[in-house]
Amino acid sequence: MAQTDMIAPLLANLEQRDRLSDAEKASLRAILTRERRVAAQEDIVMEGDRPTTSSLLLEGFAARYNMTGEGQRQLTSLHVPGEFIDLHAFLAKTMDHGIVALSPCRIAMAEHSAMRDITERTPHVARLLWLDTLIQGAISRQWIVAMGRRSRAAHLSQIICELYMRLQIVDQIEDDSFHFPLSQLQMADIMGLSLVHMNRVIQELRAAGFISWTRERIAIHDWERLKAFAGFDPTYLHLRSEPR
Amino acid sequence: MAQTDMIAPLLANLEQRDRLSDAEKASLRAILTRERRVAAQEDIVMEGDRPTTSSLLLEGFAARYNMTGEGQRQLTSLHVPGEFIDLHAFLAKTMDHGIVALSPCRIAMAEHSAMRDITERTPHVARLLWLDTLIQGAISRQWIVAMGRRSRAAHLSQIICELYMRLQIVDQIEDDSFHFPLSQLQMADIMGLSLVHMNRVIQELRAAGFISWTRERIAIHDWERLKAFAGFDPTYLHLRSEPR
DNA sequence: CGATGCTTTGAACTATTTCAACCTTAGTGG
DNA sequence: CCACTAAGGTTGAAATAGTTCAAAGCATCG
Repeated sequence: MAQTDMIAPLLANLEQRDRLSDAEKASLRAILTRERRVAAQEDIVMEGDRPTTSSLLLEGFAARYNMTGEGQRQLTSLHVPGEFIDLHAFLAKTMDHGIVALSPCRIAMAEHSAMRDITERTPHVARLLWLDTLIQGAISRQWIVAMGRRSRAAHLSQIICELYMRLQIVDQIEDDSFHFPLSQLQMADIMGLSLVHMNRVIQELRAAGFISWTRERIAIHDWERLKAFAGFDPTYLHLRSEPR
Repeated sequence: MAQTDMIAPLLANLEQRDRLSDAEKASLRAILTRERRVAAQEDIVMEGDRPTTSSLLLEGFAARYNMTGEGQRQLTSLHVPGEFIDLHAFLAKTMDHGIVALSPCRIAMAEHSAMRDITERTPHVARLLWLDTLIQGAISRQWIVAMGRRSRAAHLSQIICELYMRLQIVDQIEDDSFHFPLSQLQMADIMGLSLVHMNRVIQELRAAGFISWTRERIAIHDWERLKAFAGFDPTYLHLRSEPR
């Protein structure tokens, strides 16, 4: 194994859910060849594109988004290192949403033809990538629950709880805090709120003593109370290694 | 081929996206053996379950849902015949949400061991089922966009447009109208609204002349204007047959 | 005919947006 | 080291959207 394994965050992610043999890891390493860097605020893929490769996020934050006819933006998912952001194009072919780098990103790419070979030759790996799609769907559904039936403060708490757990998998948590380079405007596009209201919701969590959020860093002060307030139950992340 | 093909709606669904050989169709028919009926308002699967089979909806409307700590319900997806409602359990193992029959439902079931065989032996079919998961994810994301950045009336219009197209695939549209047996309270649980407000949003669409909705039937009066008002673009349903 | 389960209405209250300003911070060039 | 600038963060106040509570209307079924 190479000293610095480029796809280490992906393996960390998959191995949370099931064991991978060395041959299976090698097959993933073999298809994720090209590397690419994208500056903050740049599009990684645009709506309408028909890419011939899929992208794995190695470093940075990225998000899916859609624009409405009125020019408003809604982010529909938030991605951290180790996640495939673009399996979508492999089977759906045409992008029905854009993907934007929210901070400087490093990305590995796999040709769709190579991904197809994975489904033919190493079905177990294919199932784990399929599981990744299922989990991203589960994350979207929790997002819907939070938007529909929780207070905005509880929704923000839920997002922070979830990020905390997803970042922990890829070792991006230090002292109960993590680097989070999004502006409040970007956060408002995540939660579907106005900038002004977003600011007030953040202040609510600060005032409650749950978190602090300054200079691109979110620190969790009281995990248990934050979790309870958010109604957060990590079952939907399926962080349990079992045969799949 | 049997005269009445039980899984015909599933095949209609998959064949919208790619061609299937007779052998591939047979492999699906072979695993969807058991049939089951569920009464309206009954759970098909409950949160926390670890099912050993996955369910395909043959008849009726079903929905995924989550309860919040405060006892409120949010539906997170709506399903029509021909859709796998429960691929989730095949790979995720533990249900992180419940699935409820919104009307009397007929369901076909496949053992997870048989689904696993599909991924090993007929990878093309597996890719199409994976695509089904991807499309359900895309539907969830559109739902998020509508909740976050559209008016409630536009959100309802978008749901109606989408249902219209999904029901068309399985031949459930007659004269621009379809059977829709949900109460306004169930609809409120879909849109994350109070019952009172839900009622007012429905009246808004009626007053605009876009639809009528009486006695469990929704009729579309002006498809073009409804579509424009909803900002509906069906790209995300990937209704195009191409090699996948 | 009465019971039951949706649907509709009114009115008071709360949450969220919009608009318009002001404040803070981290550069940048002199 | 300081003045200036740009970007992001914070505040107040009026307007709009959505909830809640309470009641009344309307079908359907036995």
